[in-house]
Amino acid sequence: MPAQPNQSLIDGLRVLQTLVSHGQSVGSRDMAAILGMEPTRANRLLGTLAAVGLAEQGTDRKYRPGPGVHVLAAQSLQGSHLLSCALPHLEALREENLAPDLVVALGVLWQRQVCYLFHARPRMALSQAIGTHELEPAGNSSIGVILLAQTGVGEEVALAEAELSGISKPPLPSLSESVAHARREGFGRLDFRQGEVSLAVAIGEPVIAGLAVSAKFEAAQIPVALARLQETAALIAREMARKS
Amino acid sequence: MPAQPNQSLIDGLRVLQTLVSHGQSVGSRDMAAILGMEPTRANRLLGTLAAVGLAEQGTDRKYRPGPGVHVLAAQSLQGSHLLSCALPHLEALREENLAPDLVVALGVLWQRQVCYLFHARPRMALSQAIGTHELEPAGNSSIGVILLAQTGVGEEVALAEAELSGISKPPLPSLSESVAHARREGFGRLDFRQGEVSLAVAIGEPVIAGLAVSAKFEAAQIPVALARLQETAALIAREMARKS
DNA sequence: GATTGGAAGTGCTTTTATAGCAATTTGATT
DNA sequence: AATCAAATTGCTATAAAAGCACTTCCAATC
Repeated sequence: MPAQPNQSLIDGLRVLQTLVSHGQSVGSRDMAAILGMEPTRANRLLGTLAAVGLAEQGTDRKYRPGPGVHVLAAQSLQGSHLLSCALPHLEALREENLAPDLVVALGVLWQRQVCYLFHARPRMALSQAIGTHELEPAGNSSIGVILLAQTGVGEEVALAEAELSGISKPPLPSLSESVAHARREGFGRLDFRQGEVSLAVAIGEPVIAGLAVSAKFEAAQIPVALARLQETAALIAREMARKS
Repeated sequence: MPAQPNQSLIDGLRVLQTLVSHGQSVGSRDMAAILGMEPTRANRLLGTLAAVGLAEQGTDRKYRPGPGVHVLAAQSLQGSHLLSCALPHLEALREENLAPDLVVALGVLWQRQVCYLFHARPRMALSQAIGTHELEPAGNSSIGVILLAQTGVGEEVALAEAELSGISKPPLPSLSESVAHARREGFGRLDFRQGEVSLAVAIGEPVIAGLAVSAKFEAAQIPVALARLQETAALIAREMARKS
């Protein structure tokens, strides 16, 4: 933490990240409530984002991402390198016969939610798998589990679990159990109701993202899939390191 | 412009956008010089970005994008929708036989530079075309030309032209001529030395991005390519509108 | 190893931008 | 037209930010 952090910038970035992740437009009072912020403050920060093009208002006066977000997307994609390093490997992973109806995903953790850069269902064209999947609570995603396991302190996991309890979803083991398992084993695993198993590994040291495959694996195929995941994660991490 | 814009947020965003677009790490004094900012200020804003994970320092103490940029990339990709709406259409465009050795590109304009979300050279895999192309001065790109034509006031064009004169590149017509032509005709066109022609149209109203194809076109094929570009831009714009 | 120089970072204090309260404006609903 | 709630603004006190001077750090040079 620097000697004099700039609080306006910190709070403004919180507003921006919430706005672009929200999935629907949001009023300034709602934004204030979401962030636990005094309403005038939220309104002023949103207005500032609008002034620079990162937000805009609809006829209902609610705020949504503005034209500057396309620029920010292009810039941060380039600054990040993650998607460009990972994509060829994700493609290769999909082309293997790890399991029928394989899902492949690449995601990052933000406030106990998984934000997917890539999420490809079976037979989905690559061009439809990029930046199209909605946010997921960390506890509903093996990527969330492995990322919480590697980055989350106890409070963060408890918070994620509390958030999960208000959401109607298929029953999963308790999040803290999943996280503990991931800490022991070094990978995330979630078993869904219809026999689907989702496996995730971390990318990078320190961890920057999670890579997952999901399918109805034969039991004997799970270690194979896991090994392949780990290999792919290592390739991506190496390529990322080379770009730095 | 709101009654009370937050100047710290505005300046912090400038620093962030410059950092993630820069392509190499940058010291705090250099950042100050680039942005015409007092050095302590730049240092403090960079330190703040580092505190929230959007920047990090290497052993040389220079700043580069930090792990939070992967999150920001994922979030802004989702908030933007542009790449996800455009990708299937870009893929379709590449699969047509508009010309041999066709380049297809999608870019946005930032400070008289084109930042590419997508830039595919001939025979390049889709997975290698996303977020991989470096920034280009607007005057070297037909996307830049059309975007300046539709958004740039006179000063902006003059600035872009001045910036271009310091860069060694193949000779092109003067930028203001290209921009004037684009304003008249409604599309951007640049003719390069080896007979390559680059054509670009704007996406959206108001314009949000530019779409270009580039090749050694037969003269008779140019209107065909242009019509196809315009169609594709309209499809993308319609899909973007549907998502709002 | 010691010295030098430049960059990053900090402490301090003044400055001013920001925050929050209260009032106004806006737009939808009845 | 009246009502209500959300967005926005004006005003002013204050706390955060800015900038100057100094300190720390690190790489290069001797």
